[in-house]
Amino acid sequence: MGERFLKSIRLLAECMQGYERLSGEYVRRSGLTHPQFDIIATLGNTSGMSYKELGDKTLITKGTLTGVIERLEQKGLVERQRSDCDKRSFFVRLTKEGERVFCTVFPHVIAESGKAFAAYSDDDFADLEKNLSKLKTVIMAGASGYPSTPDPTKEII
Amino acid sequence: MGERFLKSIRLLAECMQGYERLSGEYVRRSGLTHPQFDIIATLGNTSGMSYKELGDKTLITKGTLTGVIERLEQKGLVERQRSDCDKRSFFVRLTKEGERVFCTVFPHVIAESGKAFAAYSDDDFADLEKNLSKLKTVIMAGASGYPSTPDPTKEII
DNA sequence: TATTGTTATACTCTATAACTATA
DNA sequence: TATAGTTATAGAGTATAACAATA
Repeated sequence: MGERFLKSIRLLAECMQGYERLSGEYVRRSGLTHPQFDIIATLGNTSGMSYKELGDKTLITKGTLTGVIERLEQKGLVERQRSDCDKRSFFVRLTKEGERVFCTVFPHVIAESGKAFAAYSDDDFADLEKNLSKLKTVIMAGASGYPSTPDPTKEII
Repeated sequence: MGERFLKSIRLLAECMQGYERLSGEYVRRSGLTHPQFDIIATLGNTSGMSYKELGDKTLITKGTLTGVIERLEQKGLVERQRSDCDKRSFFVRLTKEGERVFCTVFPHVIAESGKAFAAYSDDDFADLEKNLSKLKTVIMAGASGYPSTPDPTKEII
């Protein structure tokens, strides 16, 4: 049990946990749950995507997704449209109101949580990015069988 | 919206998501939910701690914690004991069975997910740890003041 | 046959807040 | 007063699996 990577994973988890604490307050204040915010953030700055894609990008399974999207639809933040090419599939996208929420809430979350990084230099960022990219690579390789392609649509988070 | 730290946060989230995918299967297979596994992992290799400490280390709020611990107690994995010095407080620790689960399930999760790190050198780890430690520091500094009362003047939307 | 999304079940987690008992 | 943990409520997320429509 002296596996060295455990320390890194523990740090990783602590960082993520800390960040969620930092941003969680603002997410909740927007009236969205974490999964809902996740969907909004994933759909933001895209032209929309299918349930399948959404599920792949957020760890939310299809059964759950139906409910989450339903609630977002009731709030008028997303809309669904049958896909033309594949009639089994739906296309989900943000509504105008959804875009507004994305464009107002998201930067708020960002701005507040970004204050913590005031002391970070360009080099600090470069170093961190390099390390995290490498980490992501090995983790994604390990999690094979899952969509290993990076999602260029979700550049914002 | 060009905030540089977003890239790091996004990488952080992707790493964590990837790792959860990697380990999630083994966690579920052990019959534990994620929060439950979180508790077991937090209590592992310690002599126990209070609800307060557990809540601080896991993002689980006290109201929820009561239920999670209750279920773990029913499964015979943890036990509670009134603290002597502070009679409001409970001490939670793993039972023998809890230790067994920690020592069998945890390394299993570990072993499987650890394979991904086969290519990591000592220097790679050192570098990653250094960067994550720094990141943790600024994030935790930013998240200070928690749990605190939200400032109602800061309403979003 | 395989895949997309729905539905159903049963449970767990979550936020919130009022409550108790200690401190 | 303040803190540790409980209880209550209402809602949301989760795993799982059977199902329909489409591919």
